[in-house]
Amino acid sequence: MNKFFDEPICKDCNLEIKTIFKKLLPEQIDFLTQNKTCNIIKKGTVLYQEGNRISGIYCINKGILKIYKTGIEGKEQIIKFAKKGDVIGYRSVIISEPACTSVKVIEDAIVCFISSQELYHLLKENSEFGIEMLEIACKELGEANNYITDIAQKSVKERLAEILLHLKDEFGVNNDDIININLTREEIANLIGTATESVIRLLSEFKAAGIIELQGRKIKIKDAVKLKKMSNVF
Amino acid sequence: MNKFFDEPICKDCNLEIKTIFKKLLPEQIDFLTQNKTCNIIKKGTVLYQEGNRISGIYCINKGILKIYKTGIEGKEQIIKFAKKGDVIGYRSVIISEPACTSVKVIEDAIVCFISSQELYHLLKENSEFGIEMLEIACKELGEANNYITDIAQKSVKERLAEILLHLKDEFGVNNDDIININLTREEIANLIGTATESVIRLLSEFKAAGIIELQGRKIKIKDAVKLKKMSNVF
DNA sequence: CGCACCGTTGATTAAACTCAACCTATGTGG
DNA sequence: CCACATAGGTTGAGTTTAATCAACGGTGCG
Repeated sequence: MNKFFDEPICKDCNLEIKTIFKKLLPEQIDFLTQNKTCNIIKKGTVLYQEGNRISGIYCINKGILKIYKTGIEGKEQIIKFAKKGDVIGYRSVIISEPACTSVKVIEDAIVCFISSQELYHLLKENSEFGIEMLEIACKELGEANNYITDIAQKSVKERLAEILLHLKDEFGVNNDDIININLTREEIANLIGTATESVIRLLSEFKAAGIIELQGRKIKIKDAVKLKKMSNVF
Repeated sequence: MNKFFDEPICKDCNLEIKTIFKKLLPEQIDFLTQNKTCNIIKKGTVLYQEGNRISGIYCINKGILKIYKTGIEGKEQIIKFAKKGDVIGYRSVIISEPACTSVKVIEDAIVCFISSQELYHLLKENSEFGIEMLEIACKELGEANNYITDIAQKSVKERLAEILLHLKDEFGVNNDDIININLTREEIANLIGTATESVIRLLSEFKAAGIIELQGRKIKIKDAVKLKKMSNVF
């Protein structure tokens, strides 16, 4: 197949960032490189949707994707984001169920695909790789449990404060100290489980209090200490 | 050590119910039986608490345990229950972190303990077992994602309706059609993330509408169809 | 008996959602 | 190039939901 870009090589990816493949043997890494497929995916594209059968897992080499569920009356609930080094879709593949989430690219991405067969081949051949995947799943599970407690018990204001810190942590900041992710107000609302208007009002409130700075979708955290206090995390 | 009860044998447990150990070889099952320890644990006992380092996983042979996190001002958020055949604590062991939840016995239990060393021994030796554990983790992850969407988007009434159906499903009913789990109103509230009073009011409302019957903590579902409609699940 | 825990009910309050209007930027087709 | 459509953002007003506070009854137990 003729590709118009340099396909990432699993070995490089593995060296550069710590991927789930770090316990694979050199020949297994080669097997992976030869058997994966890889695509550039434009912002706005839906990779797969809730209910789809997916036939393999996706490994993110570049870009940002949002993983969400569609709830009551189409309202989306963002579960998490995926970025360089993350693997998505494994849940559905492992338990042979249709996807329970949808995935949309929100920043131009390069995504590699590894089919179920190849995944199982590696899982059976290399138990360390299985343990590695188990670690990923367990980590995600811990995050999900925290999320449940937060949504159930915290106020919208506390959740917003927490998510801002969390986004800064996960995506870092650019030279101007602006958080490296571009979300609409609605997406922030769908992340913390509230209405768009509530997010807007609270962001203005934070801005008025000198805790953050806003320029359109750009968010800069000026007083992380105060934000942390507001978020009620210890 | 002198035991005052018949310790469960892993082989029997494995035959009787489908445990995560079903892919183990006979000699691995024997290894397990010889190396596990087993205890009767009385209702009310705390098995471990959030923040504790735990040195292995627990396999439930009998009884019911509640797994919960302690949130704002000590308010507990119940994450899930564990019963016969369930395994708990693996998350912390796999990622070598302190427990992120506490576990309390709410119905007299028999619990087997398998140390981290033994667990890793089996995981490394038998990749199928690792896949099995991965399946458990992925299943739990899917449930957690659903939970997040529910708590974030549904009303308290919808969540209560849903949880009643879910409890019936998970624990079944006795001869009198009463759900086989004994929860305080507060525990139901901590499960769906609301106040105790709200649960009480809504349960009375459901009762008045002829959807359920109540006798103390005993709950009988009379109209599952209506309840399902109310819960907004499709 | 008196304490502790649970369950219940009523009244009040507060948080957050909904609805509606309007503004801005951006892009598109005539 | 302008008119218009669209999507996102903002603000205000009103309403709803559910939390909080308070009082009280029942039950079991030391």
